[in-house]
Amino acid sequence: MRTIFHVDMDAFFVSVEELFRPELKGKPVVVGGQPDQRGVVSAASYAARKFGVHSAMPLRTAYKLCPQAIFVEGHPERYREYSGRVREVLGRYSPQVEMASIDEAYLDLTGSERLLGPPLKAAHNLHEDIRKATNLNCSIGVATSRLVAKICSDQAKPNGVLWILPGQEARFLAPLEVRKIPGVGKVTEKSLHTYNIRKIGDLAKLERSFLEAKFGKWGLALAGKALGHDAGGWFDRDVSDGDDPKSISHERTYGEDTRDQGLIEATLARLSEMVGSRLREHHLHARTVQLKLRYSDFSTFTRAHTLDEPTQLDIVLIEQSRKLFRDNWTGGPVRLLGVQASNLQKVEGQMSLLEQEKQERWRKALSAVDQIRGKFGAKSVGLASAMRGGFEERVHEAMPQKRDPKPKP
DNA sequence: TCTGGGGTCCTAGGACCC
DNA sequence: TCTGGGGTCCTAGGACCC
Repeated sequence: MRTIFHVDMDAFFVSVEELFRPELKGKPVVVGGQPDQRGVVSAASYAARKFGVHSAMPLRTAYKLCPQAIFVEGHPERYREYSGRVREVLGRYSPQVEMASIDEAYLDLTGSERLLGPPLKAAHNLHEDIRKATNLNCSIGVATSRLVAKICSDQAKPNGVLWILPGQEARFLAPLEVRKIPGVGKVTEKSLHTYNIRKIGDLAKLERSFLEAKFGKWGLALAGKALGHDAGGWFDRDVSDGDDPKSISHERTYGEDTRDQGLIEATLARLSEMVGSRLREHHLHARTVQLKLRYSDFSTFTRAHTLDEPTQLDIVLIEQSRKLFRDNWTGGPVRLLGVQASNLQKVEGQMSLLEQEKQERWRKALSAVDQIRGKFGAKSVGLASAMRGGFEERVHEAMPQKRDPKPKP
């Protein structure tokens, strides 16, 4: 029998903001940006939630519901730092800690009673230690599966601890809405409702064969989940230290849609560089490069290409994403661009000679671009990045000054 | 309600190979 | 030259999570 903890920070982003600006405490606060920006709510304080504001809601909508709310951009570095402090405390309780996101984690405390005491005692101590280390509140769920521990911490919010005794899982889950099951979103909920399945208990009563017939593999997983089992998918794994990522991506939504190809290709170059830099950070090479394109009507397309040789070079990512763009762009106004690297492999040993040479050529090209940027000033950034396209040809066109004997003042 | 950015997992079809 | 079945890889899209 396993003992799993799920630790979930309460209103994490908002609470960190309050640490730095105590005057925000108790007020309606929305993290995510200004209300006139394109974007959605990342986090809302409990005071803001009373007005119906919740995460993933467009900022403009949040403003309509609660114009007096204080809108803040947020500080990702601070969130990462506090997440790290929490991680450190968790490590004192178990060697098996898995950060599921920046503000939640699973711990496996199976067999640690002699060391840490009974589960509820350990949970309260952990809760207190996190508060001491961060001045932040969290909620903790304790159960025999990840799934139940997760639902538990949600039920315990805010600032609570909840332990479901072994054997009581199904009884605890039965009265809850099916939507409480992680993985059941709007679409699955709606389709369950058409069969009049509303509570997790309704789900638990059904024949597995019925669910399999209606929902396939997912139906079988649901049948298990209704009883509190980590049946299938992401939950059905041991609690382990973070594996290597399966994909790395960056995307950007423009403040205003654009058809300016120079701007678009400059954006692709920047996104590709960000992806490349994270690949190198993780010592990973990618074989597949994917472009994501969203038009003003929100229609969204992805186009991928798999390389013969895995890469972590910016130039390769840039060339591939640009080719995918040129081959597929309708010419319509673009709202969002994204570059994703997947099919990732751990780098073994040194870069090949060929790759080192390519990297070096690229470094030189970039420093040339930086010089041009210097000459043309800040406004040339887009132009310079766009030139990374057919770089060599266009550098000639763009560099008549090189023949100018007198340097600019 | 005019809809971010970073991820994971699953499905389904086609190419290709044996 | 009227044709099966399975395995694997690749691509595109979608549901979902924080």
